Parts: sequence; C-alpha cells; structure tokens
Amino acid sequence: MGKELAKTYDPSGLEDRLYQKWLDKKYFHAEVDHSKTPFTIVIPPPNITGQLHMGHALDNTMQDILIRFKRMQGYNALWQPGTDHASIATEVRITEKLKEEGIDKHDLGREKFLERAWEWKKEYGGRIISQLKKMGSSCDWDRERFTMDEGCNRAVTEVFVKMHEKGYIYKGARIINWCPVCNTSISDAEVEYQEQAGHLWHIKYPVMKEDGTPSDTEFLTFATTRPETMLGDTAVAIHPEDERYSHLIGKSVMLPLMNRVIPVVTDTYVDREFGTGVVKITPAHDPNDFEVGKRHDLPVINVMNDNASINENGGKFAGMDRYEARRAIVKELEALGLLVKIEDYTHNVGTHDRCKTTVEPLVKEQWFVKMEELIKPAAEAVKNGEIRLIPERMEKTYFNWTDNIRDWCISRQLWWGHRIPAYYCDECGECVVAGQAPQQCPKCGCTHLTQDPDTLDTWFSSALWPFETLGWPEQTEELKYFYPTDVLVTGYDIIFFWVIRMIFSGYEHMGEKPFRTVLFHGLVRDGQGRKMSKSLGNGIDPLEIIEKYGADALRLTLITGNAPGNDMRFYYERVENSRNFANKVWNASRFIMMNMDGKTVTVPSAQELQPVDRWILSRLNTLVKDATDNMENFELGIAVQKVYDFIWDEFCDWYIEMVKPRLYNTDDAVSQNAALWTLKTVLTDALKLLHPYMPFITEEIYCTLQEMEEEHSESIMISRWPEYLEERSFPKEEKAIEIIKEAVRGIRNVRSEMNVAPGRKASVHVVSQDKEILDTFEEGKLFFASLASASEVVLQMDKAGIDPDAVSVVIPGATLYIPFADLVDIAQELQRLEKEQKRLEGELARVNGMLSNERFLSKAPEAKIAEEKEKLAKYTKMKEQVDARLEQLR
RNA sequence: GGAAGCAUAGCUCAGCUGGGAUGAGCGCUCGCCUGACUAGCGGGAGGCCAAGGGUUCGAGCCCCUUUGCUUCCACCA
Repeated sequence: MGKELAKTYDPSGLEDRLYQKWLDKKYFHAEVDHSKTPFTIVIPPPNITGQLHMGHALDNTMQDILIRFKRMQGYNALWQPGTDHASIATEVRITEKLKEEGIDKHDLGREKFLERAWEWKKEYGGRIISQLKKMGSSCDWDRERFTMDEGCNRAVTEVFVKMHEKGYIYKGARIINWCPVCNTSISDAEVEYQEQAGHLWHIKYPVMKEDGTPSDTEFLTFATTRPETMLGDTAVAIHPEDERYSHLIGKSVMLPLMNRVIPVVTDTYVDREFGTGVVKITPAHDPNDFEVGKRHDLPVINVMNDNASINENGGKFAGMDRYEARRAIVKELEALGLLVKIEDYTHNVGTHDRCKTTVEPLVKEQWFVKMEELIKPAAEAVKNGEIRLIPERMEKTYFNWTDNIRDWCISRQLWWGHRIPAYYCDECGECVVAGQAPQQCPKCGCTHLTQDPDTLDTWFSSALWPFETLGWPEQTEELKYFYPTDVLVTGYDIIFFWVIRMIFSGYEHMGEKPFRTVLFHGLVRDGQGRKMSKSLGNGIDPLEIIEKYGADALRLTLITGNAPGNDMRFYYERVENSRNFANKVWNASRFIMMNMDGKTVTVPSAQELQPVDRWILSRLNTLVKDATDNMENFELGIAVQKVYDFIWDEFCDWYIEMVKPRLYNTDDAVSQNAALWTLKTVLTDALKLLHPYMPFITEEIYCTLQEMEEEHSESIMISRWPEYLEERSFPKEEKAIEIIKEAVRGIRNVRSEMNVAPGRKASVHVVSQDKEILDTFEEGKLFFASLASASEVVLQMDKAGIDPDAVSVVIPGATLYIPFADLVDIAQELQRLEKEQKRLEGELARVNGMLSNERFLSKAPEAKIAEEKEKLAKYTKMKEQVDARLEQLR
C-alpha cells in the first residue's frame, strides 16, 4: 500500500504541517506579472488589540475561498494583509493596563506612553496574525502592512496636507460629541444611542415685565431632560406661528439661578405639538440649540469642563459633576417654586461606543473633513453600478448615509495614532499645515512652532488602506497592477465607518474606485440569536473549535446555509456535521486509494467506460459548471452545498456502491481499471472544487493521491480549477442511471416496509416492453443486483412465469416483481398500490389541468410545455402499469 | 419619526431571473456492525411556505394591506 491513511480524519498536526509547506513554497506570494490577470483582495485590517473571534473567522474564510478559487483559476491572486493601530481601542486598553500598574497616563507623558503603545503593538500585533494563519488564510504575508508603518504614515500626511490645500479639511468650532471619560471628541458614527429611563423636568422661567423686573405671575414653562444645561441657556424659543405665545415675541425671561435675562426667540425648529411648545436654548450643549443660536446670533456659553463637571461659567455650581449639579439645580428650582413637575421618561441617550459613557455635546475647535463634494463620486459609483454591493439591499443603507452626509470630525484628543500635521506659531498663533515641521513661522518668522497635539480618527488611515498598502503615495508597480482591487469582504456594520470612506478616498486620491464589488456578510450570533459579546460571555472561540474539529470543519460551518448579508447562528451540531463530512471525504478517499494500491490505473478508452462511469462523470461535469457559476456570483454557500451533496450523496452513496462489485471482481481487469480511473478522476476534481472551502483535508488527500502517480503535482493549491467539458456530458446515461436508482429505491422501500431481513436476497424480475430500459438494466445488472439485494435479476418483456403473488414496484417504463411468496400480504400489497395509484392520479390531474389550459399553452414557454408533456407520458404509463397490476391482484 | 430585513418541517436555515416543496443539517422514528466510514448505511414520519387581498395561464418568490420579531439611521426639548 502506497500510504496508509488513518481510519478517522484527524486534523491536528496535519494543518500546521501543510500551512508551513504552503509558506515554504511561497504559494501565497504574488508578484507583478503582466502575463496574468490580477485578482486582489485587501484584508479588513484587524485591530492589534484583537483576538480572533467568529466575525474574523467568517470574514477571512470568505476571502480565502475567493482568493484560492481565483488562484486555481489561473489569476494572479493577491490577498493583501495587515493590521490596524485602532487608535482609541488600543489607547483605552493601554490606559487600563497602566491604571492596573497604578500609573496615570498623564503622569507618564505622551512620549513614554507611546513607547508603551509600541511595546503593546509588538507584543499583541502578531497574535491576531498567527490566529488568522490557523484558519488557513492564504494571505501574502511578505506584504504585511500596518496602518502606522512608515508608508502609511506618509500616505496619511500626504492626504491631510493635500486635502487641506484643497479646502476639504478645515478647523472650526463646532458642536461635537465629547466623551468625558476618554477625554476626546468622537465622530457621529461612534455615538451609540441607548434607550434609558430618565426624567422629564418641567421648569418655568419668569417673564420679564416692562419695568425690567421678573413677573411673579407670568411664566414660560418647558420640559428638559438635562436641567443642568440651563446654566448655559441664552434664550427661550417658541414657534413663530404659535398663537399661545405670540404676545411674548420680543420679550425676555429671567434665567433663574444665574439671574441672567435672556430673550424669547422664534424658530421653526420648535415643535408646537411637543410639550408646551417652548424650548430652552443652550447653544453650547446641544446640537440643535447650537444651530438655533447661530440663526439668532445668540451667545454660546460653555458651562462644562472636559470631564463633564461644571466650570466657572456655572456660578455656584462650578466644580460639581454634571449629575451632582443636576440634583442641586432641581432642588433649588423646586425651592424657588419654579419646578412644575417631574415625569418619568425613557429616551435615547447618546453613549460612546467604546466605553458606554454618556456623551456630552460640546463646542470645541476640531478638524473636519468637508464631505459635500467628496461624497459625490462615491454615491455616483454605486448608483451607476461601477461598484456593486452584495446583497443589493445594502445600497439603501449606503445612500441613506451619502444623502445625509455631515462633515467628518477627524481630530481626536488621543496620543496613539497619526498626529495631525498642523503646527502653531508660539508667537503669533499662525497655523501651518505641512508634511514636515516648518523651520519658521511664515507670518512672523518666529522659529518656535508647536505641533497640534491631536491625532486623527483611526478610520482616516483605514480609508486609504486599498492603495496605501500597495505603495501609495509612491507610484509603485504593484499599485498600477493590483489596483483597483476586486472584492472587499466585510460586515455590514462598518459600511459607514469604513466602506464609504474608502470609496470616496479612492476616487479622490487615485481617481478610481478602490474595489469593484463589496461582499457583505452578517453577524455570527450565538445559539439563541444573541450577539456574541464579552459582557454576555457568550462568545465562542474559533481557536477552540479549530482545536477540536479542525479549521476545515469551522470554515465549512461558517459558509454553508448562509446568504450574503444575513446573520447566522452558531451551533456546535453544525460543526459536528462539518467534521463528519470531512471524515466522509477522508474515508471515501481512503477506500479509493486502498483499491488503487498496487495497480497502475490507465486512462480507459471510451468503450471501456460503463454507463455508470459516464453517469458520474456527467454529474461531476454539471457540478463543475454550477458550482463555478455560483462562486463567480459570490453565492459561496450555495456552491459548497452542491459540492457537499455531490460528494456525499451521488459519489459516496451511489457511485462507490455501484462500482464495488467491479472492484472486487479481479477477472475483469478492464472494467476494474475503468472504475478505478473514474473514481480517481471524480475524486480529484471534487477535491479541487472543495479546496477553497476545506483547504487542509483536500490538500492532504490530493497529495497522497498524487504520490501514487509517476508524475505528481505537489499541491492542490496550484492545480487547475476544473472546467466544464462538453465531451464529458452524457445526458442519456444520466437518465438511464436515474431509472435504475429509482428501481433500487423502490425495492429498498418495499423490503423495508415488509420487514425483509437485509441479509435475505430475492430474485428480481424487471418487466418492460422498452428495449432500451432492458438494456440499461442488463448493463447495470451487477451493481443493480447488489444494491437491490437481488439473488438474481431476470429481464423480460412480459410477466410470464412470475408468481402472481409477487411484490411489485412500478417505476417509469418498467415494473419490477419480487417473489416473496411467504411474506406477501395481498391486502397490504393492494393498499400500497392504491396509494401509488392515488398519487399518480393527482399528478396526472395537475399536468392535465395545465396542458388543457389554452392560456397556458399559448403563453407558457415552449420548454415548459414540452416538460409537462413528457411528464404526462411518464405518469400515464406508470398509471397503466399500476392499474394493470391492481387488476391482476384483484 | 424614517428605512431595511426576517416570518418555509419539531429546531436552525437554503430556495437563482415566478413553473411540480423528492430542500439541507440537527432532532424524531423503524431497520442494519452490508469487505471506506456507527463521525456510518438503508427506510420513514413531519410543511394549506405568517394573515388577507391583487397581478399572472401559473406566486414561497412580484405588488398592496395587516400582524409579529430583528436591525440600521435620525433623535424633539
């Protein structure tokens, strides 16, 4: 025996060995080669803080499937890997770690902190990569990049300076989302709204009388969820057409506690239907109020410090935390009789997606990207189909964002990230944006300039990922050859954060789209449909699954029965099934190799191939076509399902069983050789089709199989993807074998129903007037007998000489008789046949109904009509057979 | 408030441009250690495809309405 395979498939050990082989052979590496067509995927860079989770596992499985598929098809496939510095996520983790050591980030200082961060990167940055390797990911590791490596840093600076010159990047005081715990601004996309139970405080402000003193009878009542912001109120607003308050237009109210007189303004922003129709205006602490304030030229009074405590503008409340101040203010208002009532109220509160702290809207000087112009080509590209989103419905989500675009706040008050290339003159305050620190101030000539302390939003660099990883801003060969990339595979949850930003960046800086297709996948949830999360502790570690079941089983599980963009639930039972399938493939291969052992398998002539051989070759041929089509259309789950069904059902359960008698019959070497050749050929191609999904097991078997050859290829990875061949299509044999399969199924069914012991054989008479059908059975006699547990198979044109009490099975074009004289229960037999008769009558009624419908005949396509006619003939014949048999029994 | 998705076998899901639901896995049930595989083999039960309309010769699939669940966006004090 050439090589002994173990009885059950054991992935451990084997996977690492094969992966190392692939690395050694440089199969993952792609070089610019103009004789080949490139196929490129850039990896969504995992965070350096990251641990491989099921989302990564799914994302990377999909990418690896596509890249391996295209590589086998002969494309120059590049899967560009790398990691992301993940500015805030990493900074939070490091800060936490420092805290554990009793060190405050600010005491440590920026430089030392960054040293720690780089140490962290060194320690953990490689972890996720080694985990991706466990999955079998065929990334070109020689090209691994990092969002903060030298090249990416250059790209970021270049982009910032260029966009600033064009006026796309500006600095301005805007209301932004502030996280008082992380001490940084965050973008709109980072705010996560949570429904929280709170209160609605109804408060009234006294209206100012003509004499300039507050009235003690006339008030304006309104409601607020954040009473502490009243310290910064600079107006009260009503709707201009609200008759209830029209007499107050032009008047003022007294802001209690602060004793500030503030105007009553009119603005259509006010909803007359909501509450009392009165809104207090706090421009410094509410985005809408900020807009109102701008329209009415109201002062902006910031009453909060960065840590959300009240600042010196808050009078006697200065120094209190925002919630402490809230309580104190409510208490005082109540004492003054200005608190009307308190209502329970659940509302959405903006929180920071990283730390869940309630976000505080604050007015701050920040850097922004002006989006209006930039977004246009990005929206257009999806609209005109230059970029395709899969599934298509994601376009709606996409346009929802592009149509309501807001300027992107890109500055973060963090240390870990790309520092903003803006420098301020220590003398005159002039701001200079430049690739390198200027020697002197262009305005006053001062030589002391200080760089902006802020860093950029982490997505600023990932937006450039598809081209910065290929060398941009250098015009490298790689960039020219591999860009634009082909497919981006990612979760729909980062469409705003990342996908859109890459698209407009691609158009802006490269003048071209970053990728042709975006393939979205959903979330991997737990068995109860919940999101996997650390806080719930319901996460399933992919590495544990790999350890136990193998990477192939995990990959197959993640990809089967799942459509693009749909969430999926993770079940251990499904992994077990995948593992069982791996074992099935393993054992089928083991069986084939055992039988090939010691023999030289030669290519059989056309005549030497038997109908069953042609049947399975033809079925394989169809599979090649269908599965390839599905994969080209990114229907990965459907494609692999077809391969799975083919291997397990058609190949293992039918073909191998059909061929066994020929393998065991040493007298007919020609037939045996034809069977072995077919087995080997079909197995090899099936393994190839399966390889992108289950790379390890297919490689192991393929190589073992190849070792039995004189000239063997060294890896399935670099073998050619099977192609549909017209000369391998045998529709006639497909039909013929289908009839035999039906006969076998029918006989098994009857035997099972009658409780015939499996070991008990009986003769089977095949009665048909159709010469071709008899020929089919004649040719398949050997295996038909074995599958149908027949002691002998007798073919005849009529039922002469058959025991009239025999059990019968009707299949299209033939009736089978099995004489079980001692077992047959005529009543039961009648019942069975009557059931079959009824079924056929139903079918006939349906087909006849269609074919007698003139509108059907005139409107339905030709092919459909022909199909129905064929069915009519088939069922009519079968019914005649059943009728005749019933007649005979009665 | 706006939008999207989902509702198909006991459970979890597939079902391509409308053309018989022999759909998959698990579960259930009956029978088998049949010279690759009990991580297996053979048989079986189980679905008026959420409800109601419409378009069509024909609807799980297209249109409208309703109900239930999920998600995204906006965020009104």
